[in-house]
Amino acid sequence: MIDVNILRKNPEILYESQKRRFQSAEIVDRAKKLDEQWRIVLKESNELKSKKNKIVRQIAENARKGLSIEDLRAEALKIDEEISKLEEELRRIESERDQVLMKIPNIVDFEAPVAPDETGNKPVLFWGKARVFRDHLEDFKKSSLDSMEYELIDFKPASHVDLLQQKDLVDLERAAKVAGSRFYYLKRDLVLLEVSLQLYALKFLSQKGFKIVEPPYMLNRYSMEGATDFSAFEDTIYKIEGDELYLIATSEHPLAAMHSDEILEENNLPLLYGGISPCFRREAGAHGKDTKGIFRVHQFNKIEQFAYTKPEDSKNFHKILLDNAMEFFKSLEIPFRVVDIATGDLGNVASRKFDIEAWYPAQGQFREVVSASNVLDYQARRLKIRYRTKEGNKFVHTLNSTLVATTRAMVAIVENFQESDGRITVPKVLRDYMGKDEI
RNA sequence: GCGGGGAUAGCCGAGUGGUAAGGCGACGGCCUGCUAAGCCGUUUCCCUUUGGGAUCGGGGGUUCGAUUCCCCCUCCCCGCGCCA
Repeated sequence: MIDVNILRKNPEILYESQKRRFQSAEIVDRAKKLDEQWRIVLKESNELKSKKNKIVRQIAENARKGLSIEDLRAEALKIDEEISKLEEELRRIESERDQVLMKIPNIVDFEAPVAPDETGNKPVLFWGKARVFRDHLEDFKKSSLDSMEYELIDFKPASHVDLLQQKDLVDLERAAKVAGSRFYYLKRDLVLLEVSLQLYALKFLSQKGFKIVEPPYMLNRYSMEGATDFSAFEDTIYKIEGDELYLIATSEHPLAAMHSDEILEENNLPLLYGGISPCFRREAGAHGKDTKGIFRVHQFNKIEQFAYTKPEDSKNFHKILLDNAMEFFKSLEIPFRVVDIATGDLGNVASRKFDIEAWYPAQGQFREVVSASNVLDYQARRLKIRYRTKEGNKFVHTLNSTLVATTRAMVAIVENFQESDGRITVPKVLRDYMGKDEI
């Protein structure tokens, strides 16, 4: 949620932000109008309550002295009627205002590239030496801005789907039978690889000073609404039939809600958490995209970085979270580029977002493996997470970044580390965890 | 799931129809060679802030007035039951 004081005092910031997002500012106008109405009615209502409180105090005093209270009682009852009428109106306006206010997207960082959609995402950094099949060379050069090392390979790299099925590492047909499309059974060495990635990632974050956490995989309505935006409910979130519970789409949600309605101590900031959890996503509207394999699925495991910081520190920690994720993928020896996400592609919650896109030799494309967002005080305001300062309580900033989502990382490993004979070498850092060098 | 007991400010904790004691902590000030102690003040949210309103887990009800009485819900503790 945005700060209502910005709506009152500096609405031009919101108009500019909406413009940069290529979204209508009509919602800002609506919120402004409703807030003005709300304040007028609130004032009236408070004045009446003040009057009522005086009468009630007078009654108490008269009763003590043994004087009559009948006239005052009648008057109090009359005011009560007026108050309840006003209160009803106030509640109606307030809930409408809050609904509109909650839907106003976060204020974009004015340094983010301005463009209406993902085609405006700006590559800002390249790392590694990509293995490129000759048919993909042109696309590769374009998407790497011709500024990334590569090695041409002669054989056509097998897609992860073919490779994994051929080697009996995954069973997609039976998963579809028992659960539906976009589910999977992992088998044999792929299970070991997945668990190895998770354990390695947890140790990695622990060493960086993150407190690792396994959160609840379901949240109640209040927490989910605070941690996400409403459109997420339609597209991505699974609801539990018969209970007011929702399956998490990422451990970001329970980690954000963890400190809701709390006042943190300034000395304890920043709070750095490393969450591990499965992620459940409906992937509504993704029909036709990545329908095969384990690249885009309804359930996967993810290790997530989450930070609560002071407002003045969030920019710096955004960089730290991204650096951690880059270091992690470098250690896996997976080539990638970093893109600065365009304003029109940010989503409602983020103010600034960087994605890491790994190179997928079989697909001949860079695809998202990490998303690092600075949310400013948008989540904190919804979830009422503040910290104590000498000047009073302030809202914290929250940030989140993938460290690793296991399915996408495994697809990247399988595609990047395959040899022409179908062997898959295990990245060096995972070999001790796996207990083997190749699959 | 059943029975019993609970939830009060950052923390602890009194209050059983008349408008939230007290303590601790934190912050500001006074005093003081320094420190400590002592004293005074502040320490939730909202509004158009010399003022007003709301707030005792949440919601509803009774009442001129509810922390207090009644109903519903959530969570915690104890015991019983069930259980990987």
